[in-house]
Amino acid sequence: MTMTRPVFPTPDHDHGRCAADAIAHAEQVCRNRAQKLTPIRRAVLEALLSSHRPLGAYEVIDQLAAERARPAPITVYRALEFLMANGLVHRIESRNAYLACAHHHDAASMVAFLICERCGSVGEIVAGPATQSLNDAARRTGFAPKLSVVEITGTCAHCQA
Amino acid sequence: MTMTRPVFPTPDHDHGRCAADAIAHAEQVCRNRAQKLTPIRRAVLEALLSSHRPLGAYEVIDQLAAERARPAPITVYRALEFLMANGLVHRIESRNAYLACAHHHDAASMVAFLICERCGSVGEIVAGPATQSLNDAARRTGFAPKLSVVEITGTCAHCQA
DNA sequence: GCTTTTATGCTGCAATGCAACAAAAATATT
DNA sequence: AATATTTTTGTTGCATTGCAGCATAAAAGC
Ligand SMILES: [Zn+2]
Ligand SMILES: [Zn+2]
Ligand SMILES: [Zn+2]
Ligand SMILES: [Zn+2]
Repeated sequence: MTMTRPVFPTPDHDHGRCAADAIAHAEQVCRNRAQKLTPIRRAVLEALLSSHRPLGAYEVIDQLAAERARPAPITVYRALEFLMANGLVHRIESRNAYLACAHHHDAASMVAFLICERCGSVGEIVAGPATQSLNDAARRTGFAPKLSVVEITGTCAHCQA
Repeated sequence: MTMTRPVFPTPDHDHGRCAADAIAHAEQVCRNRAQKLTPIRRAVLEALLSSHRPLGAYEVIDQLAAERARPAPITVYRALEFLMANGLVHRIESRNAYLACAHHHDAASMVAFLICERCGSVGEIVAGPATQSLNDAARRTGFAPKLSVVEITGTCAHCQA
């Protein structure tokens, strides 16, 4: 399921719906793949879904600490690893931070992230022709691309106004 | 000066020449911009130029320690910051590592990195149409791109053979 | 029930990166 | 030249990110 629509979250969207959808999708994915969305994993995902801003691992810990016993770092890292392996969370390399995926694309598809430096929100462009042509350019040099990190920092449409 | 030629370093190229060129270029750049290529800064650049593999900051420290008094981490980080500000070194975000630029492009130009997971070498595609179309795709969503991180992991032409 | 697998907890630590202040060196000014 | 100013380097210490190794608990398979 590769969606091509580029999405930057608008400030006025129904984020409750947005987050609920993502949780439902996560449950679906785990069912399908015979994986377990345990309480901790779900809590980490929910923490990340509280906004469209990427959170550092220790920010996630702080958020969880508000509602339950403060988890050890390794606990959160393990949950993040699980969520990433199942395509539910992305790592933003240029920020050492983690972002809940608001789309329903499979784990392997190529994604470009748009990071707004004013509001901190992150949008995704999934499997667009631009990301494709990038891979093609690499291939033309004889390089066999496998995994891409594409992170574009700038200002989102809303923050320019 | 934006070169379009995509380059992945071949295993048989004259790397001595390659590194000497880069040093000469660095001296030129610093002269032009009235910046000082001090001994430490030069030594850090030379360490990075010892290969086309990105080095972690602490790997740089280890290399320098072989020839002079072991520098403190902050010393190396400051030199790296200087070299990056002047477009002589790139940071590879997905590796927390630093790469000497083997091209002569200005600091602001858009670059895509090709990272071979077998030999560790990194090539650069400078200001190609693919990177351009990526920015365009972002702009089409109303996003104003400013700085891009494009890092493609895979296997280089030589390592496939 | 018992075994095997999977997930969590706990302790400790490695790797990356930088802040704050002091000393030294280079540049500019009188 | 002597002094003031700016730039660079040294030193100490610490914050942040991330994970290894082993023990315990829970779940799944037999
Ligand atoms: Zn939302
Ligand atoms: Zn996504
Ligand atoms: Zn070379
Ligand atoms: Zn470069």
